[in-house]
Amino acid sequence: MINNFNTVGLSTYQAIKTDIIFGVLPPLKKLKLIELKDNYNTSISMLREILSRLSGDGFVIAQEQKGFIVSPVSKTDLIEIANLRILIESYALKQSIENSDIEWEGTLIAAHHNLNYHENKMINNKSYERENWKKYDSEFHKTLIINCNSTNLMKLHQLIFDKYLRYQLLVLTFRGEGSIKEHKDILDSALNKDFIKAQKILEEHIQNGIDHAMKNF
Amino acid sequence: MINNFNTVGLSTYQAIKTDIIFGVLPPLKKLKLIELKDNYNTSISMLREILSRLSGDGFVIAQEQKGFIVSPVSKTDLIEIANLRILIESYALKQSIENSDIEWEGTLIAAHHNLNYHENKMINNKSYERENWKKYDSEFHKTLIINCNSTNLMKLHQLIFDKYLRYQLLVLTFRGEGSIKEHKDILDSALNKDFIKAQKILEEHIQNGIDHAMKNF
DNA sequence: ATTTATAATAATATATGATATTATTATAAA
DNA sequence: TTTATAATAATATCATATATTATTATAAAT
Repeated sequence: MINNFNTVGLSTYQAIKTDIIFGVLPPLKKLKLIELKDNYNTSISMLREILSRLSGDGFVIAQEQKGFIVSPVSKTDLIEIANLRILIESYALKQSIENSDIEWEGTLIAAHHNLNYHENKMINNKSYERENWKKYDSEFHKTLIINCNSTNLMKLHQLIFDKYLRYQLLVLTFRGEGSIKEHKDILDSALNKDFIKAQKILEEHIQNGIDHAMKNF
Repeated sequence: MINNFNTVGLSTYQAIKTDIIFGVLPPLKKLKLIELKDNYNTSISMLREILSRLSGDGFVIAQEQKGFIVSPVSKTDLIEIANLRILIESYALKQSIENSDIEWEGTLIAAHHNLNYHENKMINNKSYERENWKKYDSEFHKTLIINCNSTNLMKLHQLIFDKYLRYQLLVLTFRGEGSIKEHKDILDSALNKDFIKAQKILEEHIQNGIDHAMKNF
């Protein structure tokens, strides 16, 4: 994959954030500046900028005089995050559907088509790379709400979604048929402009995700 | 006021953030590293850390190769922020009231008592420092929801609330009696564990705030 | 041997200087 | 007045330096 980020800062920020989300840098891992400097080929000052920013986002904790660690995980935190995801995504979904137009419908159908393809691959081939699935799942959920037309709402959602994603990847075993059907039902409800139903299924979808994750925690 | 922040980084972060919120550093203001270095008595590397973090929070924008500026304001943005505040604060308020206990009630009554004192001062003395009023308004709204017992929810609320606050301070002329009554009504509904009513008044309270701000924008 | 005190080491927080690159401004030519 | 060019300033990044604080290793004492 080609990297879109022109500045060293941005690309390394993305790299570290992704490594946290994917568990390459596991929860509570001490982030020693010197080690990171070697691993990510950058300077200490650059790293401090990046880690400061990540601590603002909540992926890293800055401990007074003791440096940075990767944020811990806990069941309580997972539940909080999931509930926030429900709150925010469900709200955005309603707005998005209310602003429904042909173009958005097209994009949504396309996003679902891609996701569906990868979900089926996951079912048939357990070792299929989860990175792909993750990417298309994120993309579908993002497309669902993008029509809400609120930059602030999208940013907030992205923040929470990424946190949720880390939990999914930490304990991930693909849920399979259930998840596939839910995605399809959300798509259909959205196309029918039935936001009540879409919201209801989305909520169940996320709730099922937590229950599933909870078992493997 | 004594400063609670031991590290240079934290205290300067707070100082700059406050200056943005209070309009000392106005929207779109170019944040030249060298100027800031002198004004805040710190180093460029420190400042970059701080500005990076603030850009994560959305108070500052990092423009590729052109440095940092204070985030702009707009009516659209204000409306988005206000709607998010309603969504988040109203949700948190419900949880908080549901977890109601004697101790929280006490804290809440105290917070309202302080706020009320300063609101009355504002009414009688137009030149009364808005910093005080702001502080107790923030504190009351925070206390209302703190019993929700979700760290993530509180953090999200803080983020949105601070952004909302900047708008209030930019265009502020105190709303007066209306706001005072709304605060009292929210307090009473909360003490009666009537979260439906509390949510309704809170929503109106914020909506009135926007309408008021909108006129002076 | 297990705790406690002390010294040695490593890491952090912060500041400063240096370089290459890119923006901005001032100046001159058309 | 526009356009081209040169001069200046600012940024992004890295490297170094220092004081302070943590951590670990070592020695002394119970």
